[in-house]
Amino acid sequence: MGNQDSKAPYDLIFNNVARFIDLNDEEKELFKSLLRQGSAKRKEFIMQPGEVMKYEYFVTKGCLKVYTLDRNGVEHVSMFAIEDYWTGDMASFTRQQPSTYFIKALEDSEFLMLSKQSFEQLFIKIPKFERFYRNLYQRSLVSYIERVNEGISLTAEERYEIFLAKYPQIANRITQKNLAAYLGITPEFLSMIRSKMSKR
Amino acid sequence: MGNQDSKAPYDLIFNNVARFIDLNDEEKELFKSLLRQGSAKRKEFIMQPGEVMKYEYFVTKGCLKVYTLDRNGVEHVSMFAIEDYWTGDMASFTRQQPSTYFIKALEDSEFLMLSKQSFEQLFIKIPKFERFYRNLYQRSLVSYIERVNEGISLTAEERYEIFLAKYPQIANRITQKNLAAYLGITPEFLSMIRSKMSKR
DNA sequence: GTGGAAAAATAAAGTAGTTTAAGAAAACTA
DNA sequence: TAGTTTTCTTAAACTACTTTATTTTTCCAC
Repeated sequence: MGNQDSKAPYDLIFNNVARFIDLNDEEKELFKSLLRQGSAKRKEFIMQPGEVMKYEYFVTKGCLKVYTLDRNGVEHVSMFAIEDYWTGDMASFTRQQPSTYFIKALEDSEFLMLSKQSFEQLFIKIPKFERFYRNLYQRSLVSYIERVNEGISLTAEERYEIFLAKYPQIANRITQKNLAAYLGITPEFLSMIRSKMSKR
Repeated sequence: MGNQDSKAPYDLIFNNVARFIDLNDEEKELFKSLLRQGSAKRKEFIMQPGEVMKYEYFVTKGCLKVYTLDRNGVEHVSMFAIEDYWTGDMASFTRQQPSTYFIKALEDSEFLMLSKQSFEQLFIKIPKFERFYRNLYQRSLVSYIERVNEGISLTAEERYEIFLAKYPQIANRITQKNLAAYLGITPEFLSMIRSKMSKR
């Protein structure tokens, strides 16, 4: 890839933003100036419980896992974020209070980071970003509402099939252990589901 | 209550909006003009699957239940909306596609309604409403993310206790059957949980 | 490319939550 | 205030999912 890399991440985020609002060149530059670039090696933590979420993350390469550990040390995955995904711990970021989440890179990853201060600056300097985030959150909300519904109404097998259909590009690059932690079941049971399904 | 009723609902929604943005009198009047008033008797449907969600609802009195029926005819509750809550089927409303949800009044209820067209007008005429909804959705998102996490990491008993602590004013006015449908368990099992808890 | 670690598969025993059924209590309707 | 319907409780049998343990497979760091 070489030195083209420095431009590519911004193109990705500009396109992401362009789904909901149009930016002129000047606005793009301003937006760009508020972003920081970051990276993390595979298995590296971007965030651990107790820390305050300093940034919103936009993934440009790799894959991040947002998760908690319960009191028995069992992992529960809130979301996976691959290229073109926004992520973070919104509760901690918004209120600037200690997080309860881990964020860890599952692959060598790169991302753009927007600090709380830059986030607020962005709304002041380019108010139409309110519209962008309004739309972004509206969409996320729809998918979380669906996920809650699936959780209270479907079996683990049905939820697994839905995940495969909805996020094939994520399913392909994560381990079954991580997928089980997202579905809310044990890896052993996911393994049973898969073997049962393959016998059909 | 008498004829004061006609003013009260707007005060409620103005205060709700004032959590995130300030409106002057002119803006309030404009906002008011885009709202419709509605009501429903106990047990009345506001929405049924197959219909397209025409409005976003802001409840000013009573209690609404947003739910689905699965293929076995079992109810699953997405949310309860009491006074000062916004509700609707956002997926259907946004995309103007048929809904899969029922919305039913659990009590005689009153609400303000914002049509899709008015919703869009609102953003054109009073752009800071983007900010209001950005914040509203941001908050909802935080609570749905929490709920997903509770669903995949906690037992039914723990989820029940959290609901009681978080929404005592809702727990008090709904039946256990409805609460069970929200928690994703059977009414029988909720009854067992309660009797077990009361023996401690 | 090899050794060590992590992930995945399989299976048996255990538990959280469901199903079915029937009676008791509460809550509407007339 | 009685009659009807709905909700709640209890309990026994059942199932989806967990736990624990062992073996096999995959992966990746050196």
